Amino acid sequence: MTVEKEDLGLSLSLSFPQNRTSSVLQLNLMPSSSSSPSAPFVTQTPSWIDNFPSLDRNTDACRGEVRSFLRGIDVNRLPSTAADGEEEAGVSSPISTVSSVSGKRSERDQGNGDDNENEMERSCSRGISDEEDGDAARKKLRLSKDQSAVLEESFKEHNTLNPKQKLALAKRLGLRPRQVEVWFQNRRARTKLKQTEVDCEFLKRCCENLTEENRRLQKEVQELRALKLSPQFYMQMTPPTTLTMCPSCERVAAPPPPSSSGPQSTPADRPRPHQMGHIHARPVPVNPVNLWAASGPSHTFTGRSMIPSLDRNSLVGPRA
DNA sequence: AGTTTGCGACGGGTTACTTCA
DNA sequence: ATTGAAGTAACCCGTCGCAAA
Repeated sequence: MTVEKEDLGLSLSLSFPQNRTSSVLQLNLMPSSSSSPSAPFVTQTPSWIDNFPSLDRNTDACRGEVRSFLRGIDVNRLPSTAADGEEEAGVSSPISTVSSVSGKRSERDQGNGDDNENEMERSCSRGISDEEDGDAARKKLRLSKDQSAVLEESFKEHNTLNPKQKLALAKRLGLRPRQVEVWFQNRRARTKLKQTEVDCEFLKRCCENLTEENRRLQKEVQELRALKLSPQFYMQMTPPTTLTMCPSCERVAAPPPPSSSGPQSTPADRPRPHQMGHIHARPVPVNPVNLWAASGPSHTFTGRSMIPSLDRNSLVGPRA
């Protein structure tokens, strides 16, 4: 059974878990003003894009697939032993973590088995400190699929690790703690990049919609101006100043009755339009923009707050 | 054979916290 | 008890370089 890399992670950026308290990772690449490096990164605040249900939301089916895949893995066993058999050519292992200094891995793995075993003893059984491998050239490895899957699974639970978790995971996977640490750092970076791409796409769509709306409104204004120049229409039009707003209660007030004397024509059981009392001396013209902003869309472009990714401090969540 | 892509690894910078004079 | 410098740890970011596609 193979685990596609899309299943393992980066598609997460498009998934929007409904249950925010679940243990499943919820991406938090965007805003979180509180950032403490020593606080465990346990809870995840959702991305602001979570508020846009119209965006495509993938299911978590891939996670289930990964979990079912993981059930078949004994993660406590050191990978890449002879029993593992390197079932897939080119898939590396903790052995190759050390042995992949140079040359092609497949050739090395098939080449000198004794050397590999020695390397494994040196690297896995006692571990390799960062100082020990510092003198060698930069080592390149590919984590095995099993290792990647376990790391992904762990990342879904918490995208940062405390030292204890890091050590446990490293021991479980036969990796150095530094490798686990680097993997998580890179994984966070990749997730953030993916989320940024999603956010950019969303903002692009917002921009397109607003441009279209602006175009439509401009056209409407032009039409209204043309109509206003028509005398017949103008005579029949109600002056816009009759639409007023009560400045205290901010309700739209009805125009004054044509005659101040005589009983109100509005029946008592019918809701009357709000009329300004005598206290309100001056009607306030209704500004449709203000009305829109006050009661309108739940997400308005208010600069920084609308584009949290531009705020560097808000990019990082609580740190471990 | 050359190019592109994915990703593990690293160095440098930042921030928060601790220790100590 | 307070304070500021030094040390440390954890993280992010940009980048490198290898291996696979």
